[in-house]
Amino acid sequence: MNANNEGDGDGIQSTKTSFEIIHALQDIGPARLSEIASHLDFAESTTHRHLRTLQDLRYVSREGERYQIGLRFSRLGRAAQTRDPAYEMAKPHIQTIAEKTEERAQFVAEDHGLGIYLHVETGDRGVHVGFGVGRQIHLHGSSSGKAILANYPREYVDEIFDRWELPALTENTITDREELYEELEAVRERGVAFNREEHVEGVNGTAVPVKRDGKVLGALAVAGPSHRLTGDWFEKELPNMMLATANELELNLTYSTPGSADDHLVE
Amino acid sequence: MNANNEGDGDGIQSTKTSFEIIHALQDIGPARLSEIASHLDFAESTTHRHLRTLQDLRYVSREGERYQIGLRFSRLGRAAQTRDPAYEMAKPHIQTIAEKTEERAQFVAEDHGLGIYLHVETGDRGVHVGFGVGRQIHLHGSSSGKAILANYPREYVDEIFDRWELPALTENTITDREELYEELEAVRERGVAFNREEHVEGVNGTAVPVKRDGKVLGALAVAGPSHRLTGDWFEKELPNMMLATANELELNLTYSTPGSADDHLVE
DNA sequence: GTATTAATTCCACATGGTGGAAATCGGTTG
DNA sequence: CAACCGATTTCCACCATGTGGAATTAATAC
Repeated sequence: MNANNEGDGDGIQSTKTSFEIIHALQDIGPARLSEIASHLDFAESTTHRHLRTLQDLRYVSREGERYQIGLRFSRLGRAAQTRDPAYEMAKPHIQTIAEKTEERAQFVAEDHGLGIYLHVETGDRGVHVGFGVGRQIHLHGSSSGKAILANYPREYVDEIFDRWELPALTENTITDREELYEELEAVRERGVAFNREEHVEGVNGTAVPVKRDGKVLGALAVAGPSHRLTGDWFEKELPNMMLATANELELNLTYSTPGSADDHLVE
Repeated sequence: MNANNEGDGDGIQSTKTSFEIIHALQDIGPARLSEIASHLDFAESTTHRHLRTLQDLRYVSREGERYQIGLRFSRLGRAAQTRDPAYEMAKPHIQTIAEKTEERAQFVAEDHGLGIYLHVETGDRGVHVGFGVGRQIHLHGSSSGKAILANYPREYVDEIFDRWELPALTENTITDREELYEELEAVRERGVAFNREEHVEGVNGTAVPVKRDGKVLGALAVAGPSHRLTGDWFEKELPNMMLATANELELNLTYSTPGSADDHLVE
């Protein structure tokens, strides 16, 4: 909830540098020291020291003379995906939706003003867009995002819009604040959000929020080719099915014990 | 392949500190500044600065006054799990095995001398031990680990044993080097590894290596209650089924295009 | 209102991160 | 076998910047 206008000047420099290197590895894949250093325009000695540190931590490993992301990150990724047990409880519902609809079903949560795919189930017919688990998306251009934003206080929505702005992802993306506020108002009333090729050309979507004692946890969403997601199926039946699923999930959430055990072994 | 006896003295201190804080959050869950600081015995001001830096990076977020792991880590976790496209290709085979056997099936890869669960499919009857995706295990005490080690050069195996030692995980764990070398030799000949309650009491397992042009990528494994995994089923039929699956997977691997596209959006 | 507790900011000091230069390593070639 | 790369790794001196104690602010209870 802090406006947090990008602490660019302060913060711990070497931590940022280490993560820049990690991001470079994430982006360009296995790479040699010199590639990484020149890619980021860092001194090779500096890059080397960071890589060695990250290697000691097991967050970077090497295959011969190339550095790459360490598998240890899958542990942290998992920790993120399960930081709230509710996220895991959404998974079977996503699977059900994917089976029933034969379309791509997703569970999206918000963090730092972005949407993050926590579960993705691509039915046999489901569209294969390049958005897998862990992917981060702008909230204003997706059904899930709108379902979430619609349940946030206006001021927080504003912070998010300030921070990430409203880039046009396709020519249908709503990029006008006032228009978006109205859209969110409508979503709040209907309880359902739609996305008509606002995120990716040729892809429609619809989403419903998932709440736990009043607070939004994320959104269940379905995405598919715009030619298949049309008419009553898209506007009525699909949303109703999803509302029912969300409702069921919400019941699970309220009646489940909030505790969750986890053991520690090799860290 | 570097012996790398824990660079404890050198390395970039602040990067290590940042990750210590991240690990604390991973372990103790959402926590306040003062808890984290006292848990790690760091000054609060220092802890605060690291947390703010990590927050700027979106790797830490706050719920009210508690800090927690940021969902952004799921992206890195995903990057790790897909750093080799072969890992993903193993997934459907794991599902098949889980269905056929009705036991827990896993795909494990090695990094930094540890085994890491990359896919876990728990059949309906499958045992629920606390080892999910991302979990790190000692190689010497699991069937997957032994299947992998059996295909490594002796010197590398030694490095791993030196680094992680051979703790007794249960009273059945093989903790003697010579005995382990012999066991690995047998695994290499048979092409199959067994685990008879060496990792967890009451849990047996069997694993086969998965190779791509001669190099081990990981292992397919099945684990289940020791009373169910016995006799010919455990020692013959199950291994044969898994060998067949691994073989099929290996064929997929050799005849698939090594390239893989990935797009970049919000990072 | 005041007391209490925790989070945040400030600050002076010296730790330790930095990049250029030198040394080492691993191949390749004459 | 020696000379020569290209790349990685280590060294080193400078000073940027990370550090923890103390002061300040914020939040909440009394």
